[in-house]
Amino acid sequence: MKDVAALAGVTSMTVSRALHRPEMVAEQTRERVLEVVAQTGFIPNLAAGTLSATRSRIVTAVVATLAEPGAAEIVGGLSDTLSEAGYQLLLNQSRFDPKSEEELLRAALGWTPAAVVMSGMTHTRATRAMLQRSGVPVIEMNEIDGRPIDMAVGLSNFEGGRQSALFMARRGSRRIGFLHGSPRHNERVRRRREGFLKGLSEAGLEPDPGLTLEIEANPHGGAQGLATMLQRYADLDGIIAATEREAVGVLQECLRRSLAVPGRIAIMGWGDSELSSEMVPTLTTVRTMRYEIGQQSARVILNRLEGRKPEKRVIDLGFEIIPRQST
Amino acid sequence: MKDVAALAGVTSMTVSRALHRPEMVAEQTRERVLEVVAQTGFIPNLAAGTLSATRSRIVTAVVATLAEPGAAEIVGGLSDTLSEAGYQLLLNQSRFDPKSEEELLRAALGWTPAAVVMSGMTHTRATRAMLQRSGVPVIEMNEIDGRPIDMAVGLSNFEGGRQSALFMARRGSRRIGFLHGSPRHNERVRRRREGFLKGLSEAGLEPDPGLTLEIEANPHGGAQGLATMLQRYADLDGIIAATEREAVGVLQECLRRSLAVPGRIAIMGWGDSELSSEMVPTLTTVRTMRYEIGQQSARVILNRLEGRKPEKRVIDLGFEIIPRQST
DNA sequence: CTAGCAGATGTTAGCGGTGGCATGGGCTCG
DNA sequence: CGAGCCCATGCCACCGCTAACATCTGCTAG
Repeated sequence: MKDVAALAGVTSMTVSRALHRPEMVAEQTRERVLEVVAQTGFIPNLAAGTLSATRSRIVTAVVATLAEPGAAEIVGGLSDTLSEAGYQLLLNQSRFDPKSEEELLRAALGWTPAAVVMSGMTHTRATRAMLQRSGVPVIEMNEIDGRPIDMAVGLSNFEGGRQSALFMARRGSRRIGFLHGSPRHNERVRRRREGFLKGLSEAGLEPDPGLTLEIEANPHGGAQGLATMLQRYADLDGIIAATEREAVGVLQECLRRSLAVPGRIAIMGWGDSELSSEMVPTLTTVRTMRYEIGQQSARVILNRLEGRKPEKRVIDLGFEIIPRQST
Repeated sequence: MKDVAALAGVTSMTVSRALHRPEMVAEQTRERVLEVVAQTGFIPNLAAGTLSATRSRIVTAVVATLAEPGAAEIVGGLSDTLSEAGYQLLLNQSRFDPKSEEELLRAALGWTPAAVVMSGMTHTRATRAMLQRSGVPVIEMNEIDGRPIDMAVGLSNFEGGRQSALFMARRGSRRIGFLHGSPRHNERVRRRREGFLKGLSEAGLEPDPGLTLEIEANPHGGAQGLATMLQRYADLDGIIAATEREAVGVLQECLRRSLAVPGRIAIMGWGDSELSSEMVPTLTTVRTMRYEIGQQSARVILNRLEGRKPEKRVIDLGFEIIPRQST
């Protein structure tokens, strides 16, 4: 910056102002400075700026894994909205390990981020303490049933599970299976499963825990899950799958076994993208607003940072059941 | 850090050393310092550290979009490997806009990152200049046919396109269509398309440009693409789709039209994940090593930063055609 | 007994910006 | 014509940490 200043015949303070407080600098001077900046390709050192400012324009996100369906979409929404506002996203994957989340967060906090975003509500005690002490705004995404550390943006997975069971019961299924990913360190899955069982009993069906099954999180897992469920319950006539891809797996297994969908078995998936609407038959899904969750989280952060009136602590973006041919 | 130092009865320099150069501090002192650090939850300010060090432990990545199939996987591999080594990933999405890539990069360079990672080789002149001037290691991922700014990790999309055409021709298709996403600002798509046409003529088939078609990048686009191609060429007997999801779309459209796969039409997709192997019929795909591309990029960076012997400038991770039922 | 040395810790300066106050020149107004 | 003021710019200190050099202590060896 000193070099730029020298070239423009001013001091570095004027350069700094020309860049960040243009209205404080005479137009002529500003133009001269900006020209030198453009010519030299000077890029201000943000680390140095942060040192004076206490908080950086970095937002830290920790998600379980980008490979998880939907995580990429959420992060996409987050990143798009943050970069528009001049913030940058520091991204980490905890791989569903709260201890690892804690470590990553500790490192990330060293950058004095403007905010911290996490998926889910399962954290170590130390993580909570650390965040509390640091005073950063914290957003937990995807789940709103628990008590947020600070703010939460997402949906009620319990309610989603419940409604999906009720939907299937209403459309006539009497023996409904629920396939889900690993509930370990993932309260979203647990809440969804609980909601599902609740829905069953509300619909007057037996909430047999055997109706829920943990599967591998991929299409093959869906196919296998269907096979297992059919062994357990010969009269199985409905399946709710954890994600769209797994629902596709279930559907393919039905094809292989020549089970009519939805005649013999109805299928419903979680998480809607363009795959469900293109399958033969088209798949009924529970649509969750992934990109919007990321986007909204970013907005909440920006509002908070710009000192606007405090948002609601918990923002429910809900879900929507989209009925298609498979039910 | 001063506070920690006071509590431990030393100066901040000793605290700094206890944290980063433990061997320089007497064991007793070190223990005392570390205990205070643990108790107070002190987290060193990385911005301040960077200011002394010239380069931060941040790696900046700019991808076109996380929504793109594969990008999430690549970034996942990158992030996992970097965090293991104590580096952090600053992520941006350019949305296929080189100008926007330039802006994002300019902002990111303000953090004096240890390295810059980008997908593709399409950049503005200013981007190249900026990177060159800053002297950061640069990795371009996904494509290795062009001239890299610095280093490249990926595969030859030209060769992939060529081999997929040859494969289809060898298995008996005579009129092969190629569905691809937007070639705008995406040289991967262009190279693949060129390779495809080259493959056709090598196989003695007419490399009619009408055999390639730009489609929307989703399953529905695949279905529509097939419809269009069948209108153009009644004798169409093979389709290569840009991604797995689009190949699934093509397959569903075949189901709807009762076109036997592979009897009437053979289908091949690009990018293998678990979906292809689960479809009925299972789909032949060109597998690219996405997670590995990210992982390897991270390794190349780490090697370079730790001053080990220079790697090859270009690392070809190749691709693999996985023959399944659909061809 | 003392020079010489090694290991542990302290001191100083500087990394590249920015806040807050000081300075200086030009203008307004009585 | 000079006091008073404002706008533009400069100066200085400091943000939190670390490289490089200085100092101090305790021991060894001659």
